[in-house]
Amino acid sequence: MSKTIFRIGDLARLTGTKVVTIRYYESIGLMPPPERSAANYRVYGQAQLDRLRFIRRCRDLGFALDQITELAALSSDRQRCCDEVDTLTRTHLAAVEEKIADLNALADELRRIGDQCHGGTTISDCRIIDALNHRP
Amino acid sequence: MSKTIFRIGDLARLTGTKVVTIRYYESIGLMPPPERSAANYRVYGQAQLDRLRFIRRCRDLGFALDQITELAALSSDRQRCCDEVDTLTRTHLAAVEEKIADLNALADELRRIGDQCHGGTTISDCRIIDALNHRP
DNA sequence: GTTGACCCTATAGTTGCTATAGCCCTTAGA
DNA sequence: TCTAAGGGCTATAGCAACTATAGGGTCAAC
Repeated sequence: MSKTIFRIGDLARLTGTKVVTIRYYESIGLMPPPERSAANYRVYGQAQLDRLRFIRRCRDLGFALDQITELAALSSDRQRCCDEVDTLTRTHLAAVEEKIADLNALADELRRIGDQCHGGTTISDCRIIDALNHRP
Repeated sequence: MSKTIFRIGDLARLTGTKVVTIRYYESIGLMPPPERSAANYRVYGQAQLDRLRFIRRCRDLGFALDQITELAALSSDRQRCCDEVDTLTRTHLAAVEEKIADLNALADELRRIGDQCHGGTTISDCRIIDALNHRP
């Protein structure tokens, strides 16, 4: 049985990642350096495709690259306790929830500011600029 | 009546901005280059303090620096129609709302993933890693 | 035999700062 | 009068997480 092999463009298409980004992941050690063809092209197998998918999934979930490095290390150490993964996920969730709260406050204020616009037509009586000039 | 004058450290304290950041704003043209003292120290007046406050307020509201440049230009052109400011604010609000929606979806998924953890104790049966390895 | 799609490396740019090095100026205390 | 602290100055490099560009090599089809 022959191994499926991919070139970098295949990986890019299959994962929705740009070619340059895959090379970037390699340069920072997030993707392992693949074997090379006679023409010095990168040659990947299924394992690397899986790894890239894992990375992209974590990125979609908002994990930072160094967190992903950690998650990947944890996930390949099958003896390791699940708690560490759990902690990482919870910490990240808390950060996301905080960001949502911040953005909600911000959106409220922008809506408030926007509602005041109907006062004037030129900047000299623009209430938005007023609002931007003074703390709430 | 004598003009109030500030040094860069005063502006920093009064606005909660780091000194280097103020110099950075000057370097990118967001703050105008101030006058200098005999010792080549930057010397600011009330107008520049106001300008910096405006910038920081906009930053707090999540506007990007180039949007702030635009807002500042609009706000100093008092003949200009308020509509442009209104549009900028609305566009920004829409972007913020979209980001909130994205983050909410993300938080939901992280919570879902986290809830699955109670299955195993080592990585080999960790459901979080499973969840990270497969699309929802 | 040449076109076009792909691949390679290396370097610089993006945003919004922050950090560092190495120096100068001012002021208060011993 | 000396000196040390606490400002200030410039210039350069670094951070995340890519993206863009230059300048070239490879390969299959027409």
